[in-house]
Amino acid sequence: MPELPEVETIRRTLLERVLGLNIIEVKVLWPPVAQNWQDRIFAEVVCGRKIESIERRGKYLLFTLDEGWSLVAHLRMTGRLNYYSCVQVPERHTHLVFSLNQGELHFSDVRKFGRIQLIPTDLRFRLASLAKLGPEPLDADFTANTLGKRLASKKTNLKTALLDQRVLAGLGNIYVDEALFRSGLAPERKVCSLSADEIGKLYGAIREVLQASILAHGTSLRDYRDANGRAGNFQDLLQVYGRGAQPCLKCGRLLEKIRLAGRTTVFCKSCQS
DNA sequence: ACTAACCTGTAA
DNA sequence: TTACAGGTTAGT
Repeated sequence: MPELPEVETIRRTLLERVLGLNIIEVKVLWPPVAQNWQDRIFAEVVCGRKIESIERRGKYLLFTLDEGWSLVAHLRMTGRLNYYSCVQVPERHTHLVFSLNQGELHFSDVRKFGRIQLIPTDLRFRLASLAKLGPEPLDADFTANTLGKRLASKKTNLKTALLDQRVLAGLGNIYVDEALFRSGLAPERKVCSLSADEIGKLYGAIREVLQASILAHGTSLRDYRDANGRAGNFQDLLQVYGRGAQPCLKCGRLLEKIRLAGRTTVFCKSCQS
């Protein structure tokens, strides 16, 4: 479900609700969600901890707790983190309930792909999944030059390269297609064939589309909601994603829909090359 | 570099 | 009934 703008929106809405609160009880309703920990031990460690900060890295949410512990969450396709100010009966697909000293935080996930991992804070970035992530596209020190270097070693097409979290952290199927359309580059273009000027356009498009989506609180097509249960609005501003066979908003030609990197890919054959 | 696997729900 | 869905990974 969520890509960078959605995870960032969840982070921001969570901050307003749970920062500084204490976890007073943990219920693990579906044990595999806690990954490598026995659910009883997971609950034992997390119980009594205070939520000291919530950060984002790519599509991961990092909760720093006190006593040197952290929770690392990935929502995959349909995971949700929902805050309730009052005690709430868990809905159908809820796998984890954190009772706080003020309200409750529920983790639910229809498809059961999402995970919340408990790990000592100082070992966080040793997690293979976090260690291999590429740069944050919205960081101040991420430049077009950095993007160029990241892409330089790749022999694949643009779509495949941009979906690769080791190249750049946080893009998924929606924002790759949107950024490529906005930069006028075809998803099938070989990465090594890009000029410096094209890298610059791609860089600008990636940053712009991510910023715009965060401003709109993310894209809600089906499942995505922020921590308050509210949908985002960026679905109204998508230019290609989900618009296969519909007219291009720039030139009117019908958009192409192909399969690339195992994902549905939509683009305009006239506007993107 | 692709595909299957992990899951459930929804729409064609 | 089949295909497909904001993702990642382990296996060819």
